[in-house]
Amino acid sequence: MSVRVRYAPSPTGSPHVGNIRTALFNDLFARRHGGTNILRIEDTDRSRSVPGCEADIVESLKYVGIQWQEGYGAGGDCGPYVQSERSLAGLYDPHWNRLIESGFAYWAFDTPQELEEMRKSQTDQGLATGYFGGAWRDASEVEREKARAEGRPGVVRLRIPRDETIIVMDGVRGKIEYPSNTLDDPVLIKSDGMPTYHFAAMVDDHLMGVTHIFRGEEWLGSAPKHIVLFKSLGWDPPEMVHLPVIKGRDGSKLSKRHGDTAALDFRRQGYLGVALANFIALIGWSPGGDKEVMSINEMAEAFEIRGIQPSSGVFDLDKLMWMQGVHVRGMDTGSLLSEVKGYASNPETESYWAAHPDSGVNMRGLSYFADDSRHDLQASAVELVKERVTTLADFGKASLFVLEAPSSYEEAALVKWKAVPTTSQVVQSVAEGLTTDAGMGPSDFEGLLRSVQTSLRIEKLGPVVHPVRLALTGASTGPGLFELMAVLGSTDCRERLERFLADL
RNA sequence: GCUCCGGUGGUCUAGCGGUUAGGACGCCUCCCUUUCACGGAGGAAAUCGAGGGUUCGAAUCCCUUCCGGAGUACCA
Repeated sequence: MSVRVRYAPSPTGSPHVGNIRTALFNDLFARRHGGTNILRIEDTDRSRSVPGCEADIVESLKYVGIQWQEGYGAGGDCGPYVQSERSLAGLYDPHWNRLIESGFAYWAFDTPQELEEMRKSQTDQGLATGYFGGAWRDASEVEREKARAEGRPGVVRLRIPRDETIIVMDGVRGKIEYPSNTLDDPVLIKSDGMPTYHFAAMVDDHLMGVTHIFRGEEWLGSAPKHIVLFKSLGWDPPEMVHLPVIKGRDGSKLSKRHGDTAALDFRRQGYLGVALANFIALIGWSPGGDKEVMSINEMAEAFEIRGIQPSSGVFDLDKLMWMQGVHVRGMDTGSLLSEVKGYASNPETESYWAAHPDSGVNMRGLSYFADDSRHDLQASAVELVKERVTTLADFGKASLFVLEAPSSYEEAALVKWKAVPTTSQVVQSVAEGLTTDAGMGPSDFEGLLRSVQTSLRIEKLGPVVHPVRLALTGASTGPGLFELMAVLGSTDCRERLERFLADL
């Protein structure tokens, strides 16, 4: 039987990295086994659904490079792939009806107040809270009929068997046993007629031929109920694999209150999708060897359930940044440039940084990459600075000098080189040596600077390189000076040097 | 409270009865060098949560305990 997995988010907001990691593992597993990854939308809670956020889900998946061959946005034979539509189409009805007929489920007519009181009294007595029978598990048909006649809204609950041990075989943790008496009767169909997650997801998994369920650990506790449900329906449950939680620095489950945790937040900040994917995959999964930097395909090749960790992990931004840098350096200039251009042209980029004024991100330098008319210069700039940036956003500040002459000079460096007697002579001589643009490569500029060094009898190259760099870029650090000059060209260099001289 | 899961350097992890407990990030030192990076070479950093067993031998198996986390809805 071929592998079929699914990523089944509920559209309650932009997916955060924990959800995306789940989606990624599904994709990786499907690729590894030549199977199918299905995207299914679980919108059975109308009140919590955020309209339009399916778009964010799709965007997030595409951003990190996750593929799905079937489901929302991709079609397939098991549609529709949106649960509210499935519910409307009556796809769940025969199954819960069958459960009621066979006695595995029952109608319950408790009011919210009654349930509230029940929980309160359970808490007061130090008991487990939940619906362990209530007034309706063993009610007679006459009583139910009466409630219905009174027009009381009802729900369908699953009848969890008593005095049994429910066994969940988890792909990561192995065999987990639950005394069935600790499990309460979950609602399958809500009073508004919609199925709950418990019911819809499991029915759909069966109907869609899902073979493996990869989901967050927060589902582990309800897994035994899902097992009971499958058994009650006479179906074989898929393999279950519960993924460890990703925590924030404070040790609690990662959420909005930890700041930027949505996958798309990282895109806005200029992280490469692959880098994010690579990084989050390594929280909770280990490929075994000591190779860490991988593409999606390399990860898929190495992906094994046995490599999944049972313990939770902390999201370490430092390591993400390192990994991002490695991926940036590993890209060829052409691909990198198109990433930078895409990033610079995305309207979200500007609005994101406008909301973070202290970030140091240089939007003007970035917007230069959105301009399609200067491709060669852009490519040179990317080539020049890619060794020393981490995020795509860094390209703005790092390559600003390629676009325009410096408007100011780094204060400390300016003071330092002003005080050195040879500085003005050096800058003067270099400027005078810049006579032609024709055929000037990095080594020609190096030759020029070295000849200035010898003719002025300066011991080291530093006192000539640094003032020139300061004049050209306004900064004391940056790309190799000779390469930089070659990109700028003699004319531009001379103008900047002369201007520096005038300011000196 | 109840149920379940987890616990190897600060962080991510390798390890499945015998290793000087390995790697990566971060940190420090040095080298390279026109700066900053990159790259390279080293270093500090884990008595494997703790306590008991089992065993010639335990991070690895068993028990207890502590701590952490998740769930505990007509939310997913």
